[in-house]
Order: sequence, then structure tokens, then C-alpha cells
Amino acid sequence: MKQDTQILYELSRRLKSPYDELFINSAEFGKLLGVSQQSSSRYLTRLESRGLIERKVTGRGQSIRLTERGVEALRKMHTELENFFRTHAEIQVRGRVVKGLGEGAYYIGKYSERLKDALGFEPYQGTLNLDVKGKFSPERAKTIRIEGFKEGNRCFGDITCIPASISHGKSKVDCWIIIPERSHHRDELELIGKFNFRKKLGLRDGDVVEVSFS
Amino acid sequence: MKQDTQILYELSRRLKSPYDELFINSAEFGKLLGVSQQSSSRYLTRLESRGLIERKVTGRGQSIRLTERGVEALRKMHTELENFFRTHAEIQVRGRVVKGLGEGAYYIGKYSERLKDALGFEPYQGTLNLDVKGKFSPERAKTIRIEGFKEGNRCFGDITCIPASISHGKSKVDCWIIIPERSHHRDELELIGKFNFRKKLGLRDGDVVEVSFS
DNA sequence: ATTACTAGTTCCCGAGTAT
DNA sequence: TATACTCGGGAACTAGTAA
Repeated sequence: MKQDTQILYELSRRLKSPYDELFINSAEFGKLLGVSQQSSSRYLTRLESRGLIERKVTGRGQSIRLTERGVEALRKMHTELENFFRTHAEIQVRGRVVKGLGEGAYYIGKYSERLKDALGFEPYQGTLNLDVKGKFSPERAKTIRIEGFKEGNRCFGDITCIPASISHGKSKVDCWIIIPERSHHRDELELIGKFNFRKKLGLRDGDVVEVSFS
Repeated sequence: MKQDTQILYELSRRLKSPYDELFINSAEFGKLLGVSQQSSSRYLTRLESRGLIERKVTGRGQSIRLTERGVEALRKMHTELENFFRTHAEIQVRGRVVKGLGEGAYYIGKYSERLKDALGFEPYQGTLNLDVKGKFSPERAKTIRIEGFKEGNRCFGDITCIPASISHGKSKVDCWIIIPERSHHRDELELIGKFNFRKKLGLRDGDVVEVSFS
């Protein structure tokens, strides 16, 4: 296992810039790495012999700076992490499939016609519930509003729908996040779509899926 | 030495996003790390037990994804590298002190009055030469132009000056980069200032210094 | 196929210490 | 004071192999 980069990284944390230098003794540098003075010294001589750092060793410590090659090694790591974390236009939330209360199917049935009008298709009569541990915040999302209605003496409130997609493994299908007017489950996300997602994506309780929306 | 992060990093290089998953067998993952199938397997079970990754192990390989905690470990590293590499408003060039040709002092003497007019002080009669291996490119720098003149039948060309600062260790002093009209030494930087920099900063040939300018 | 345990080997760590 | 070498003990590696 390459550990050179790990040491270069710990060094970089103590430098203000790639051209800065650190004056330190091998015992103190060892503490930064969680190793002994001897190992620290060994690491530093090794990094120097590999052309990743330059040192001026004195009787009172040593000044350490990265060489061009050392900086390049860190820059490569930085670039790859930058790419990994680059925020996509899409907002992504990861959630875990959980059992719904069975209410979903009932309500989708009641709203069926209105959903068909708004979304352009008649949704599968059931919801997929995801545990997202409060990580969902739809502030900036595009939404579609479905107005509430009364049936007899029962009230059915407004619903907000967010077009999204759900992906699991290599599969990705369109879906809609639905948010009842008075949402009580802040930690759960309710999804509807053309299909039974559990069958379509082969989902079981506890599976982790990713929901993307704009 | 902590190597967990190094392994997480190698994993992240194979993922499209923090929520992506990688299907791979332990032998192949070992190759990515440069270790055996057995070590690779040991690493993965350890990372899992530490809550840094989640796995679904099957008879044909395993799908691996980062946990929230694993993502956080990488994000911390990314943030610190971001800080380390953050481009300052200042442009920084690192150079190595080299012997000049002795011409510097002669020319500074000739331009002395004009430099005093332009820069506001009479410079030390000598230059500090830095080997910058072609890394210096003053495209966007603020410059001060000093016009050339004739003395008898000798021509002294225009000079471009860039206000800058030179730092070495903890010391940092103002200086000017001077660029003769027909600069022949693309790999060298010539600096002037109020002082003898070699004395002021305790410089010797081969020392690395940093020059900053805007 | 895999994963991952056991066992034997390598090599790394750090205490002691020379310089 | 430092750095960094030697060397004994142990951690970590991998070959073999069970599941």
C-alpha cells in the first residue's frame, strides 16, 4: 500500500502554499502522523530519496518543502477529488427503502384522476417510501401543485409533486416525489411513478437508492 | 499510519459520485491498490466494520459504496487540499538563487537615476538572480516602464519593472523584477531592491526563494 | 466463481543508541 | 540537543485452501 501520498498530505496540511516550508523535528512530525520519531525520520528520508520532498537537516530540526514532483502528486489527488465531489446540476439524495403504512395506495387512488391530469399518466397505485434521515430539502426544486378537494366530509389536501428519477445499480427510471400539504414524515420521501418500483428495480426493504431532481 | 483514507480515495476514483457504487471482486480491487486478493479482502472487511463503506457480497463479487461517514472523510481531505491549492490573488514563482554575470551592478548604476524617478528610491547596486526554469510568465502583471537612452555610442534599452516581494523562510521584503527589453535569459529572473538581498535574507547560491507579484 | 480463514513468511515499527 | 542506524519482536502480507 502506497503511503507516500498520505504523508505528503499530512505535510501539506501544515503548509500555507505549495511553496511554503515547514520547520519541524522528526519527533513532532511523527506525532502528526501518529508514529514514532524513528519511523517519522525513516519516512522523511524515504520521501526525500524518492524526490517528493526537499530537506535541510540541521542539529535543531529540519526544514521541509515539497518538490515539484511532490506538489504534482498532491495536485493529482486534489483534481480527482474535485471531480468526485463536483456538484452536478442535479440534486441527489440517497435513501433507504422502507415499508410504507399502506396508506399510499389508498391516497394515490383518490388522487388518481387529478394526478393523471397533472403528470400525464395514471400512476401505479402504490408508493415507494424512502428513509432519507432529514436529508431532503426541496427548496429550489421544480414543483407541480395538485389542488386538494373534499369528498363527503373528508378533506384531501394539496399535494406538491417534484419530477425526479430514482436509480438503483445501473437502472434509472423516472418518478415523482410527492409531498402532502401537511407532511408529517420529514425523514421519509414518498415516490410514485408508472411502475411498481419494488418490482421494476428489484428493491427490498433496506436497499439504498438514489433520487435525483433539479 | 492511517491507510483507510488512502483506500477510500482509490475507491472514490472508480465512482462517479459519492452515491455511486462499484461492483468489483477483491482480486481486482487489490490490483487497484497494488496488494493481493487477501489483503484487499481484509481491507474491505475492515473498512466495513469501521463504518466507512457498505458492501453487498455475492459469489460473483461485491458492490461497494461509501457510507456518509466515508464520504465525510474524503470531503475533509478534499477541503484541506482545496485550501492548500487555493490560487491566491498573488502569482507566486519559486526560484533558486544563482550567480549573476556581474553585469547587474553595472547596469543598475547606469539606470540608477531613472530607477529612482520611477520607483521612488535608489536601488542597491546589484541584482539577485533566480533560476526559475521558464516558470515565469508576467502576462497579467502590473508593470512600470523605464525608457531607454543613449550614452555616447552605447544604447541602453527599455526596462520593464514589476513590483513584487521576495520571501525566504519567515522573511519577506519588497523588490522589483526587472526585465530588459531584449531579455535573453528566459529561465532567469533578475531582482532589484533597496537592499543587498543576499545579506538581508542570508541567501546563498542554491537557496530556494519565493517571488510574489500581482 | 467468489470471499475470507489459517499459517508461514516478510518486513515494518520503534527501543536503544551512535553520531 | 538533533538525525538516523541496528536489531528484536510483532504486525501485516500472501500462499494455500475451506466454504
